[in-house]
Amino acid sequence: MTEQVPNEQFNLGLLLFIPYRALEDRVFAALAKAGYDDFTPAQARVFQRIGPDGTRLTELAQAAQITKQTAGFLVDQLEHAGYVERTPDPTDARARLVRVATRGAGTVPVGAAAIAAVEAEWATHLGSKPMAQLRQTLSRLREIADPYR
Amino acid sequence: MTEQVPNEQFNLGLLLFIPYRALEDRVFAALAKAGYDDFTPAQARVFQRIGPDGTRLTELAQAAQITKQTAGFLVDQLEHAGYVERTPDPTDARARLVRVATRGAGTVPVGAAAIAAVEAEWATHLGSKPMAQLRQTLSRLREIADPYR
DNA sequence: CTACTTTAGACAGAGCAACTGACTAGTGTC
DNA sequence: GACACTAGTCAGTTGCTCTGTCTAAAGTAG
Repeated sequence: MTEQVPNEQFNLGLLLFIPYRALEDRVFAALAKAGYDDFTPAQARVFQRIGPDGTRLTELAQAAQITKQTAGFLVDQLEHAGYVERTPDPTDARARLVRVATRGAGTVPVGAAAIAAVEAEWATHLGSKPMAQLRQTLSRLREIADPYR
Repeated sequence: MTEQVPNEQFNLGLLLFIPYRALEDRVFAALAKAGYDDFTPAQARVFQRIGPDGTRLTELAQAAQITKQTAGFLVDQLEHAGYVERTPDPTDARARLVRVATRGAGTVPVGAAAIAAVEAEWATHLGSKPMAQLRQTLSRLREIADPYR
């Protein structure tokens, strides 16, 4: 399996996906090691989108690009495991705000540390300037590529 | 939902995932429009990894980071839909090579065109130099982040 | 060349994650 | 007050992925 083409061998999609997957795996492993092993990647992708003041189910679904039903299913599981809680939305009696609960809050520093460790490794490999450019470029890309925003 | 922090609001994982997802969606839509609407994202992720001379199931599974069983299941479906075919591996009677079949080959230019269109949009938004840097940086990142390689 | 170990892949069974469609209840508008 | 819209749930289905088990071929050691 020798490389015939230098950079173009992999399309951009794969090039974006590979480090994403690597990062996710690392964060997952770190959380599992810290005792947070009772949730799944799908649940984590929803959890990540919860804002500091709580977020409605419908908003979570839009942000994660899944249906309300799926989001509800995943939040049910997160709630059952103690990572999140549902509180009434004072501004709308139909809605409820999904908030990070005590157990969920415990995951945040662990996840952040794992991300920081991976980013540090990447910065070592790439150089700190290309690493900063990568982040900045991806942030700009989000402006046009994020259907939610 | 105002931005409080300029770039750091989203972690790198999300920043990688958002454009990946956007690109995948666009390619999917283009393929569906061209009549290739009878396959799923999971199948496409396996299909993408098939090399020009065919690839063994076990290799596909490793590359896509799924189990052999899952890869076999997805290849079954791709084979049934006419996108790939299985041929004996001349070097190992146990193994078979998964190859792109006629119908599968038809998807390649359509997918490539969709990717090129998205990349052109992104280059317009980012500037062509940052776009080239993005590709180069991601390629270098693959060197350490791709567990398969 | 025979016995053991490893590898390629298939089969069976189960759980999770996503979807569509139909529904209830609260909100907003005319 | 009637009607349209929105937040979320319930029911049912499909698809993806896993673990565990199995067969057959290949490689290795005696």
